[in-house]
Amino acid sequence: MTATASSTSTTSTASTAFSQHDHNHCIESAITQAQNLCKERGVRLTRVRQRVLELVWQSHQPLGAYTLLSLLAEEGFNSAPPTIYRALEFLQNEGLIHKLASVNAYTGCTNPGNPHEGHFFLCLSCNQALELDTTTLQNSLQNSAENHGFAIAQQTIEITGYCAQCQQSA
Amino acid sequence: MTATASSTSTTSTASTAFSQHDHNHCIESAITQAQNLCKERGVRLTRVRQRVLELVWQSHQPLGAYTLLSLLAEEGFNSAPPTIYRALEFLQNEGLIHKLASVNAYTGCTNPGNPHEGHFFLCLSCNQALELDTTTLQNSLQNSAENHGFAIAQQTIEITGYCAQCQQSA
DNA sequence: CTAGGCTATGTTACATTATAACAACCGCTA
DNA sequence: TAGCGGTTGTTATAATGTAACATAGCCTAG
Repeated sequence: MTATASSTSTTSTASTAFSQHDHNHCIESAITQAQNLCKERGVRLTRVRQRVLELVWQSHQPLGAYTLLSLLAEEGFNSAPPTIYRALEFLQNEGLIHKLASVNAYTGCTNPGNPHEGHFFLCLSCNQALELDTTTLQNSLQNSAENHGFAIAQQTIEITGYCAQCQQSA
Repeated sequence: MTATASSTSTTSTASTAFSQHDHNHCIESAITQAQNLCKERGVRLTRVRQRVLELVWQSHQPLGAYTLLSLLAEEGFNSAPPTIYRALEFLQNEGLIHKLASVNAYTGCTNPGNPHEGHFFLCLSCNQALELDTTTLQNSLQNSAENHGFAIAQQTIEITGYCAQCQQSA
């Protein structure tokens, strides 16, 4: 499985999203933030939902629905597809995760609470996803939309290629 | 079926991609251009391949693989999935169509021969797709990529929302 | 002009991703 | 504590996409 990388070094730094940092901190803080947001909004971050969010965050790569489902199953959760799709739908609606349509996979949102669209760089070599916060990109998109009288609802921006690390290795 | 819109008015103008124009001209010119490109490149635009390209162009909305497949079947072509997926793969490789990953559908490329990535506005109301040629967007993406040492391979940019026409109707 | 190699297509089977529909359960509040 | 709304369980199936191998068609070298 691809979701176990962080469990091999539970305290120290781990490689993720194209740079070094303590990923456990990321996970914890993502969960805390999610709990707070859900409380504020009066929606329930149930066991399954929270566990899916954790699994998504633990992985250094976006995970597919069925991968997540089998991880859940290993832990004794229900293993029928609706289980995972419902959880993913909830998390997407609350802006806690993003779906990467070009690879049918899901990844944690690095800035929930600040509703926004996901813009990603996906490395074809290590499969990691980097979520961008590109105001410039946003602006030029907005300009282009206005020129066409188009009212933007949702954005899917997924750029594949090779991250700096993988370019050096090769 | 969604692919018959243009056949109802075979000569005059038809509404498409957010504006009025003679769509039959688009189709013809797209096919001619495709034929020339394929000849230049020494690849074969076979009957199925060309027919799929025509069907994609005839539709005012991006079409799914199985929709295309059943249209082919009506015309006596083989109706097994590999038929359509092979044709779509070929057309994508030659840059003659784009896949819209966020909706699992395919649309004709408005500028083949000039290899580029598809940037789209997808209208949630009329389901039409407008392919953009946004140099600015391209540049800000490129800048952002360079800042991260990221080497871009492929881009998936699909913006959903509401086109000018549909906003007025509503 | 034909043998053989390459590309394209036919065919069967299956893998992967996602949803519909209804029943059972659970937690909160009136 | 009854009941209501939201959540989960369960079964079945839809929608999308591929693997693998057999057959057919096209082109060129000899």
